[in-house]
This record gives sequence, C-alpha cells and structure tokens, in this order.
Amino acid sequence: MRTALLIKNTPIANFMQLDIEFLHSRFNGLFELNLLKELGQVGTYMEIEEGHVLMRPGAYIRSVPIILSGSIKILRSDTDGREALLYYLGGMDSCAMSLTCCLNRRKSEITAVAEEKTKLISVPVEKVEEWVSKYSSWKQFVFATYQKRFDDLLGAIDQIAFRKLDERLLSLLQRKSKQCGCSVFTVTHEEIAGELATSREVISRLLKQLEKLGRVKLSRNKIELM
Amino acid sequence: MRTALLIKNTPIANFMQLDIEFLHSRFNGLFELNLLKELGQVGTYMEIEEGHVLMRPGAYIRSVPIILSGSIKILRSDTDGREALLYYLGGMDSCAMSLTCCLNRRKSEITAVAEEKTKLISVPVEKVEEWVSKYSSWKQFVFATYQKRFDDLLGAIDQIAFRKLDERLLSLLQRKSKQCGCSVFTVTHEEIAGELATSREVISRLLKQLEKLGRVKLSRNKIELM
DNA sequence: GAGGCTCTGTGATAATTATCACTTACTGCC
DNA sequence: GGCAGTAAGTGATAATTATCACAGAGCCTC
Repeated sequence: MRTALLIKNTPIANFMQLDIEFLHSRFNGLFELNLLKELGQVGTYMEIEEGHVLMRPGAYIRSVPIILSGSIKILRSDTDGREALLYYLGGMDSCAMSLTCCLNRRKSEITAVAEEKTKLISVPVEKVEEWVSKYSSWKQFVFATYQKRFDDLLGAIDQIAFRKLDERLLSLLQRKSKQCGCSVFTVTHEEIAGELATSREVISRLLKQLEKLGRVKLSRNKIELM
Repeated sequence: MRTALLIKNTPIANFMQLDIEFLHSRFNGLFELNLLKELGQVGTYMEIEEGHVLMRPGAYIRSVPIILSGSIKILRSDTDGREALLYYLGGMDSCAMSLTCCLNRRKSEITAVAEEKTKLISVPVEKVEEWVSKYSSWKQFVFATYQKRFDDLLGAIDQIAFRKLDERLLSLLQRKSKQCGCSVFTVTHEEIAGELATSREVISRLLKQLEKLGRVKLSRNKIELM
C-alpha cells in the first residue's frame, strides 16, 4: 500500500493577510522594498499541517510557494505507484518544479508533502513571471532556486545511482534527524520505503540490521538514531 | 577500466570568427539582433571531435556552450570512478551545469563528452551574466535551459530509480540510435556500462540476451538495433 | 603470421534487492 | 478485555545485479 500519504490529506489552516513589517523581518536583504510591498498584497500566508499533500502529479500549479519555516519533501512518482525522494525544501526555499510549471503552464510532475508543520507564502503564477522582469532581486531568487534544486537533483542521483540501500537508508535517517532537530523522529517503515523506492520488508530488514549494529533503536512509528 | 574516455581526448579543431549572417541564420527568432551582434564579437565557434572531453569534475568553467549541431553527453561521476549518464545536449541546447557554475564561479560537478563531431559556440562567463539583465531573449534562453535540464534530470531519475537494467539498456540503445540517425552505431560494452553505472560483464550479458531475443545484432565496437 | 592490445563471452559464485505469505506486536476504541 | 486496524518481523525463495577469473575473438603492427 503506497497510498498512506493520501489519507493524511488534512486541510490547510490559518490563511491571513501579510503585513509589511512581517515580510520585512523575514526577507530583509533578500528582496527589495517594492517587491515586499507587492508580495504583501498578492501573496498568501499559509500554515500547512504535517502530512498535507500540497501538490500531486498531473495537477495544474497556480502558485509558487516560498517556505518560511518547516519543511516540504518532494517526491517523484512513477506510473505504477512507486516513489523516490528528490529533495527537501526548507527555510526560504522555493520549488523549481512549480516555477517551471508556472512559467510554462505545465502540470506538476512531482508530489509535495509537508514533512512537518510548515509556514509558507504562496505567490500567484502571474506575478512569478511579471516579477522576473520587474525586480532584479526576484530574478536572482528564481535563478538561485533553479540552481539549488539542480544541485539537489544531482545529489539524489548520486544516492540512487551509486549508493547501496543501507547507506541510502542511513543517510535518509540522518537527514530526517537533522530536519526535526532531534535524534528521535516519527516515521513508518512504509514511508521510508516510499522515499527510497523500495518495499517495506526490505526497509524493515535493513533497519533491524542497523539496530543490531547499535546504530538505531526501533519502536512503532518511531526511530531513534544513535 | 573506466578511463576509456580520457585517452580519446583529441584536440579541438577549427576556431573561427563568427559572422553575423551565420548567426542570423542559426538564431533568427531566438535571439534579438543586438544580442546576435555581441555574440558575434565575443563568442567562439568550435568544432569538437567525437570523444573529446569538454569538461571534467573539479575544473573551473569559464564559458557556456551553445550547441549548433552534434551532441554532447553529460555524465555524473562519483568518487570511486563510477559514472551515470544524465542527459544529452543537442541542437540549440545549452548546459545548465555550466550556467550554474558560471553564474556562481563554481567548479564543474559533471563530465561532458562529445558523442559525435559537434559544432558549438562558446560564450564567456562575464557575458553570460551581463546578458541576463541586458537581453530578455537571453534571459528566456537561460530559463528555458534550466527547465529543460531539470526535466532531463527527472527523466534520468525515473530511469535509474524505477527501471531495471535491461529496460534502461534498451532505451539507451534506442536513444543512441536516434541520435546518430541510423540503426547501427559504434560503442563498446564498457562505454555503455559507464553510462548505466554498472559493470561491463553485466552489459555484455544483457546484450547477449537481447541478441537472443532478436532485438540487436552484436559485433566488435558496434551494435545494430533491430 | 606472431605478438600484443582491446573487446567480448562466460562459468562460478556472491551480494543485493524483491516478493510472497504469514505471524506477531502495538494502539485505539467500544 | 476483546476487536479492528495498522505497523513491524521474518522465513522462504526468486530475481537482479555484481565480482572474479579466465578464455577466445578481432584487429593492428611489425
């Protein structure tokens, strides 16, 4: 069963207006003042619950997110339901896929899921394009986003192409631990299997192996990294 | 031995000045006239022999190529010499990695090899950046390049993460056949193994299997796709 | 036509990963 | 406490991929 994500499709909470002080404190230095003003007018603040699916393959994308806090994981899905983790989006990150899709009016080719409670600003597609010409800081931001995601994808390919599953598993656990800022985190073997494009049994076994080596401690829905 | 590529490092031939008529015929509609003029002044025309290595991991990149004809394959290498094909660059394509590196003065993280005799224009790094602000057609070109390479990488991940080696092999052969425009092409099992991040023996066996199925015909340095 | 080089074929075997079919464990809820 | 539902553990077995160790084939050169 790879549809575990789908049933956690909890609603988005806390829409609110963006005031300029808030934006200024967050984006000062990154975006110019006029851009911040426009962002305040047309951007939408959102809080996304953990597990919420922000984007699915085939869906049209009408906005680009800028993550303020929390994290979003981006997965690639193939036709028969298998998945692979591409990368995480964290603070001040944005999504290259949504940029591409917005700028070209294309459908999403990835899945985006909130890994934890996440706060973000959503920018409507028309502005994404308009601002590229209008604000040099936005143009820089868009370039930087492409570059970061490109690097992330190269990293994903390194893992998938060159590393064995046990190594990939360990580095995924380390990333998750880093992300939540503590050594113990909530995750099922099934979910990990999805991110590493393999099956649950395989992950269960590898985890048991790691536990025997004293690298992790396992319990239901939870993994502690030693 | 994965260094087969290195020994084919034949020199670049035929530097020449670019005249405006030539550029116009190639880029008409894509680039505006003033950009074409500048391109003629600072761009360098090159013909690259098959097998020439244009770029290696760790090298600084001082120019961005625009491919006029032929094709370049882009490989990712890991620390212990293994390689994986990322994508091909063909007509009017450019390389996102070199853009990223140029714009950030970073070192290359990929290998680029001419798959066949290739003609290209090389644009110096300073201009790449300058033109993004100066010419909207260049900005569009850079965006489009990022987007295309991003898609290519997603495609590479699909193959590596979700497909079995025999399928990947077959689709690689099909791509090569398409590239050279004919059903028979020159390649060694070793080279294919490098592109698919596996070993020569594995490829030899899979090819034999395909031959038994009547999908290919094998001979030394050559594969014919049925 | 005899070496020498690279490329290819292949047996034997191991390591890794995948699948099937269960069992067992944990949690929440009535 | 009993039941339902999800998560995790595990044996058996298969499929896939990797490695090692050669043998033979094709081709170039002297």
